[in-house]
Amino acid sequence: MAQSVKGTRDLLGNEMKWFQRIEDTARRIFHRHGYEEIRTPILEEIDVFKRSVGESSDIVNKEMYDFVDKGGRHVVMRPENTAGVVRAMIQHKLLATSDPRLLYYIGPQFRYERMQAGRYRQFWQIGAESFGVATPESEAESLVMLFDFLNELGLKHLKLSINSVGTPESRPAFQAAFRAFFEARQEAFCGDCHRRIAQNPLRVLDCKVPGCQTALEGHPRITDHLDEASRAHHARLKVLLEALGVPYEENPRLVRGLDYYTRTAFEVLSADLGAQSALLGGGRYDGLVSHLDGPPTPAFGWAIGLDRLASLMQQLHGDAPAPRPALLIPLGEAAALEAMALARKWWAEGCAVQVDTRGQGLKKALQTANRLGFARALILGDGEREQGVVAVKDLAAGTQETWPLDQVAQRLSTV
RNA sequence: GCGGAUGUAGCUCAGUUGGUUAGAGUACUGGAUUGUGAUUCCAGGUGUCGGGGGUUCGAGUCCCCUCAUCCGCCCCA
Repeated sequence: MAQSVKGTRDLLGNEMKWFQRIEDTARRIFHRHGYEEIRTPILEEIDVFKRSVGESSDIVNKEMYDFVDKGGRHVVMRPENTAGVVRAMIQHKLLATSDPRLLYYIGPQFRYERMQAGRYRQFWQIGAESFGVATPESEAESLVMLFDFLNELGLKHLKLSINSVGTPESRPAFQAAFRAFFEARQEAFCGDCHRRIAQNPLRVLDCKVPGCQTALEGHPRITDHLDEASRAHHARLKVLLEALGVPYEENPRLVRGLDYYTRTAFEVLSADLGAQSALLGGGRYDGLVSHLDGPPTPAFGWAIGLDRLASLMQQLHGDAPAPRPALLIPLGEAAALEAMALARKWWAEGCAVQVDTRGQGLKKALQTANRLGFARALILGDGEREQGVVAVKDLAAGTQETWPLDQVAQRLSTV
């Protein structure tokens, strides 16, 4: 039997309904904040990611879903969407002015990685990017929209965790201080951390080994080695978040993996997720656009995994609401034709109603209606047709009443 | 890329140191009820026991390979 490709899956039933609910909510909230949707190709030239993510990263080395196409082009199925959005902005010269650009995307992403629960080779992300504004105010705006979105989905127990990772100019001073701290107690750190201290020192800060976290007690803080502008930026963001009622906490060990990140980095944690509590992450990436040969442009953004979010919704709220208002059941050929005509009229009036086209008799039709979760069955037989009415059975209560045909549309939509 | 575990009906799961012709609940189909469902009663498909190979008189069971899923590590834009 044919099977979906490893790491990919079909979205159907209840999970698909949650995806729809989440996407609809995102679009509604984002639009009222002035964000516009952008869709970029799934395929990008490999350089887009090599130059944005960095050659040394594991993403480039082993996690990219890449191949050579029939024209000999080395292409990648995008592992994330930010680089593609930035590429598009540059290509279409949309960053040529200093005007702000607010964009969001919803789409599939690909990573060629080992399967685990909630981690797929094709997964879905929703993200928002803000280009052209370097202020803490723009970050607060983006974060407020994010929390509006999450709150609208009914997610509680959320915690915003923030830090500043400084700038390329201020980072060396911190790294020197941190290396000295590390070397003074290097025997306490794990093997991975010894590798990290050479390759990507900041990564030592979020090592998951308990011994390393203990050894990090009293470590130098990035926020103590910031340049004056970054320090003011960070302080201002905290003032804004407090004034706007966005609960946050400072996490001096929160870092980002890539060099182009600057200043603000954040994650949102959910107490409902257990140990793997990170729901999403983001931050400021003032260096990325120029990295990709665009005009120097400040940017801030975040992305959230739709698969994990849908799973969280299922866990918190159970099955997605799936209204099946009414099934129209005609009895006999003449009634079947009339039912189709009636349904067309009701559809035109905005009613949600389905027609049973199987012609298998009332008993089976009611069984089907009950199994599929319809609220009502509308029975149209010879007796009803003669009187110009329909028998309406409430499948939950078991009660039945008679509605005149010309009142059906109104009564269906009002109840 | 590294380490560990699990694959039996559509779904949730039993199955004895290898032994007759493979099970339960639920779901499904037909009938008691040809215009009244979800509750009852009866009758029944419930399956190449992931796939391939090997050992054996005999493999759901033991061995090897492979595929899929799950857990941990690495990593996480």
